[in-house]
Amino acid sequence: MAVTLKDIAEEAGVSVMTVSNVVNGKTARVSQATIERVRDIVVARGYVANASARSLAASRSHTIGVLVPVAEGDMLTMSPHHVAVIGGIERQLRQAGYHVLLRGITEPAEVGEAVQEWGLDGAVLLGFLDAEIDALPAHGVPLLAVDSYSLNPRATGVRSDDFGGGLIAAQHLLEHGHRGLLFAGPAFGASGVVRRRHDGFVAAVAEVPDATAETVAVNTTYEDGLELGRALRSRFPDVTGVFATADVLAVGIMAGLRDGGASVPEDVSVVGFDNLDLGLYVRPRLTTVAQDLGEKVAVAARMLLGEIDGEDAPDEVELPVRLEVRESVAAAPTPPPRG
Amino acid sequence: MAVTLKDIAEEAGVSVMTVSNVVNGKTARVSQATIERVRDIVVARGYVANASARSLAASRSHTIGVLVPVAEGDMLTMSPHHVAVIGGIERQLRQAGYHVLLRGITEPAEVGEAVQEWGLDGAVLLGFLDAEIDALPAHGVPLLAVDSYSLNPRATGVRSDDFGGGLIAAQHLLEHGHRGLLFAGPAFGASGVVRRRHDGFVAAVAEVPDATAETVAVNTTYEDGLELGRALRSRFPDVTGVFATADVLAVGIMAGLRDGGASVPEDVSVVGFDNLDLGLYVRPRLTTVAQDLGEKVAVAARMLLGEIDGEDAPDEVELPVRLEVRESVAAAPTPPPRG
DNA sequence: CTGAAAGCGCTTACAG
DNA sequence: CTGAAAGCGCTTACAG
Repeated sequence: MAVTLKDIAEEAGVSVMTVSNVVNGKTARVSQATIERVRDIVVARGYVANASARSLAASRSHTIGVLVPVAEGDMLTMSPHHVAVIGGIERQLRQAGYHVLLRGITEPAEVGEAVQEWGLDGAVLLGFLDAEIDALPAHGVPLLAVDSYSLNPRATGVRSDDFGGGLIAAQHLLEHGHRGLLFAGPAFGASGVVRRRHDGFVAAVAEVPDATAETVAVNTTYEDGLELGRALRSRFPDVTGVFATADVLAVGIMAGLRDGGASVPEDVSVVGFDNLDLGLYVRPRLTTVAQDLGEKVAVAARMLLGEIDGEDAPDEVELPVRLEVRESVAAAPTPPPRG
Repeated sequence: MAVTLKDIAEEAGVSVMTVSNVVNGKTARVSQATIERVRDIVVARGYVANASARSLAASRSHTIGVLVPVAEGDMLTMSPHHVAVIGGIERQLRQAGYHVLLRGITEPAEVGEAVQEWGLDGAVLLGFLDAEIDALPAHGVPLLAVDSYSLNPRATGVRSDDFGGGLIAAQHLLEHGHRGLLFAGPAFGASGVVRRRHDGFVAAVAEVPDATAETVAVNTTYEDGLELGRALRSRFPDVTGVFATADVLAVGIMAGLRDGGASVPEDVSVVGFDNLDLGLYVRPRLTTVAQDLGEKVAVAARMLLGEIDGEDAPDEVELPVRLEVRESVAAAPTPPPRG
């Protein structure tokens, strides 16, 4: 059996609650002598507070759920981006004395169940659709949605400036003389991350006479990129600049273009989004829109912890984005004489 | 306030413990009528059992710790391999009604603290050094170390056949006529994953007259690979076949070789280890030693759950490995006439 | 500065 | 088939 508060109390000759006070640093009203005696015994006996008992009594679990959608029976697949977010959150929370419960969510109702079951003090929602977050009922604890444009006031959000990301990607291409631009990303609706990137992309193109923006819906996988890249010049003969909403997709497109006989960036330039390490491993190195993940995570953790400590729910936070210029964009090729 | 067992009991007009029995499926000694009445109320009220209370009373948390070493103040960095393992474990445990506590471990003693604090039913150790696992004291719960060669009987292990991996990598190179072979991986001691791979590698080389194996210690990062690749032909003029103990490293070496004016695989062939997606994204596609991660995870989860349910600790399990042949190995170049 | 008591929401023998 | 009681290890007012 593990050593309990009671064991320490008996050995120290004080009450259980005095030990509790010492252990929890509520040292204001305890004599120095008692504090030291208790502390010594705690260390000597290797006392560790039982989290379940503590949660139950205090109705505060010091536990945050990191919730990730997952298909029933499927395994939690985390993108490099999710992994970085989880890693960063875990660190911040650990340092603040919190713990992380990692859980795959099969259907939205499980969010509430997880909160109730564990008495979570808060939860981070990673990779949920805006519509799912919109539909979330109140659960009585702070919810923080990463990369969501949901308007649900019960979940605060942290995200990057997706509009700006699309904008600078297009501007970079336009500055290099490209006029036939292509936006490649997953199908999108009236809102969401991809929609914002697209809006920014289109806004930049609209500023430049003669420039045109086409859009193609494609899953963000390497394979889909490969396929698109191979067919790109026949499907979009006027396109010389491509913006892909994810680095894996961009890398696939580059490989496909080369398979199809085009050079990157001489014939077609490509810009990605995410700034994964992967972009450094391929040739040409990928020019991509980078977000400051570390800062995003830090802000997210701070917001969540703040709300738990009773601060007002902050407004949505949108973090800046920048272009990581590498080698996959060059000047637009001189167009062959028409006609 | 969330609804409790007591609420349900009152509404159903039965005792708390009858509700508890129904909720927990200990339905043997409860009348069908009662079962149904209680169940309906449970559903209607949206009852969810409080995990803390349950753990405390039953001294069974249904929670497994996934413990990953991390430098103090640092963030949890998880390799693609770790991510896949965590994802797989989470799925298996979720389906078995267990939960996953993800926690960075700054020093070995924290393993025991985590177990005590949470009343963990077991823990998965991911990425620990053999020496750290060797030193782990008994914690009273099953511990499962992934990819460890520790002999500590308190932690059972699951790993891949690293010796075999090194062996088939070398054999593949030898079969293609390579005689000057290089093993590139992190520095290793008398045991551990890298040591085994090296032993297998050397064993294969020893079978072939004239074949020689050199070894170079290098961190398994892209950048270190790049550096090694660039200098490879001057540092190891006789080497035409390289085995890198990680795919990122192999990819870096390939890029470095090209930077240094060598073609892959025409001048130098390269074999990796891990079978990451990355190997498919580069050209030439990386030939690599592949482990069956899904199977490894499934076995790991099954072993841990079995032990928790009182089965004897199984012996260490070693999973087979195979070569994923792609494009980074070719026939050894004809050696230039020696002067 | 210190403690006795109640209670958090469950489960576990035990008794009927 | 059903329940009353004790207890898991803590914390929270409250009283002194």
